Amino acid sequence: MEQRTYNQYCATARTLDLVGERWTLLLIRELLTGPKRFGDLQASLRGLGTGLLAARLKHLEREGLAHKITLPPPARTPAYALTEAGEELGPPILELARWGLKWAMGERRETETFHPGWAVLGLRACFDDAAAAGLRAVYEFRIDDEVFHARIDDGTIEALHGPAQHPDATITISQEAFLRLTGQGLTLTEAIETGAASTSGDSEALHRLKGLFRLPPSHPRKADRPAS
Amino acid sequence: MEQRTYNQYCATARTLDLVGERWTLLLIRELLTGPKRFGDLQASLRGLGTGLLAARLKHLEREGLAHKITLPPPARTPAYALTEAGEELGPPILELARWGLKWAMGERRETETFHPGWAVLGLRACFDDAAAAGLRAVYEFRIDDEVFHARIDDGTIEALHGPAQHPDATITISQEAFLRLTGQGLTLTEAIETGAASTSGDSEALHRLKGLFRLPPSHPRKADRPAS
DNA sequence: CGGCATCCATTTTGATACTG
DNA sequence: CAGTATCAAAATGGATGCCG
Repeated sequence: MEQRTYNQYCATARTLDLVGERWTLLLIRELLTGPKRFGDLQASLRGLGTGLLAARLKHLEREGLAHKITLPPPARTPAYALTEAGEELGPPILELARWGLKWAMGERRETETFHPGWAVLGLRACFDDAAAAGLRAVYEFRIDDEVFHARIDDGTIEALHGPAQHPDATITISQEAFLRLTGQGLTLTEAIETGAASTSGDSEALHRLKGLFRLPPSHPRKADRPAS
Repeated sequence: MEQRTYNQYCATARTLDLVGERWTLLLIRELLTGPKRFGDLQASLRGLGTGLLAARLKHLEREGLAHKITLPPPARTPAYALTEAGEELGPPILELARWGLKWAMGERRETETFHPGWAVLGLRACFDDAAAAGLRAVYEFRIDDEVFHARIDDGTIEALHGPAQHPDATITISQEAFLRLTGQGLTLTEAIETGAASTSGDSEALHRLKGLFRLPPSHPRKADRPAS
């Protein structure tokens, strides 16, 4: 069963041969915030059946982009994690996300699903290295029933699923409000003032947090605007 | 005919809804080096039939990523060009190309096609902004029967199909050798020494040219290496 | 040449039922 | 849960044929 290829000696085409099939980049997006189990992956990717998910995971394993692991005790359950090559698809994916933030976001549609992890990735996409120069802090985000943490270290950011070991500050916020932080121009300050978010921990770290992310100016395409 | 969507309120997914279908990103890659005619696009994309090409182009038009233009006299023939939104897919595509250069290139396979324009994009992917600080120069590349030009201006690069207006220097090189400049670690100096390339024009500009591009260290995935 | 329409063989996908 | 097996629906590719 030969797999389909563009048959082009071109770096972009070769990359798309590996990760350009439907669902593949979104699967990697899920794994960018940390290892995930089969069931969690499927729950995040509505419309992707178990058969195709299994096939995609097998493909990623075969190509050395992900591997199957066993979660540490007491879980001991199987999960999937990215390899180094897989992790390095982060920059291209974030670049696609930046484009989307600028040209394709707008309002959430009725039929669209949403998971806090996506907005966490949105934070990474909006992260302003320059503004984080000299800062070293760990933040924990509690969004409805999911927990993430972001480790900022002098211009770099790492954002993963799960609690932080020693957070400098903790932000508790509703999923609803959190998606507006990246999707629309809502600021953390405003979210706190309206009671949608609450914070605790080092107030200096919290103050710095507010300036770390810069949304690209949203610029809907002609096709997105309602016909006149 | 409802178009398929991931139905996720996520910048990456929204982007892939627009450009994630088969051929679409490669089509945009072709247009990144300048407007192209229907026939030229099809010639570059072996395996893409006229029907699907027409459908993809229509989709890009509808979504405001490309538009149909009429080439200036004396050509007067129709062609397709990117809109601003389409142009801005350059960074994500170059990021995918950088990943591919590092993790997926290796030797050219027998069945793979190749076009100089792809390697020109490879140059953009390898461009080192810092090394180009303070440089302002226009280079013309003549690769077999195709001509490109690159305009460098203080850390920025623009690489387009077609001759330059007032090139500071001209590089004539075989397609064969040119693809090794980005695909393998061949340096321009070596290419000249072996007679695969010749240059003319401002020698200072030519000297600066040699330091402008940095290949990522090639790092084949486990799956790429032959089984032991 | 540019571009759409049609027909058809193959793949890919989506959805669901089923097994350890 | 994790993952296979199965089947129907959709997307692709390739070959033409047509029309300005």
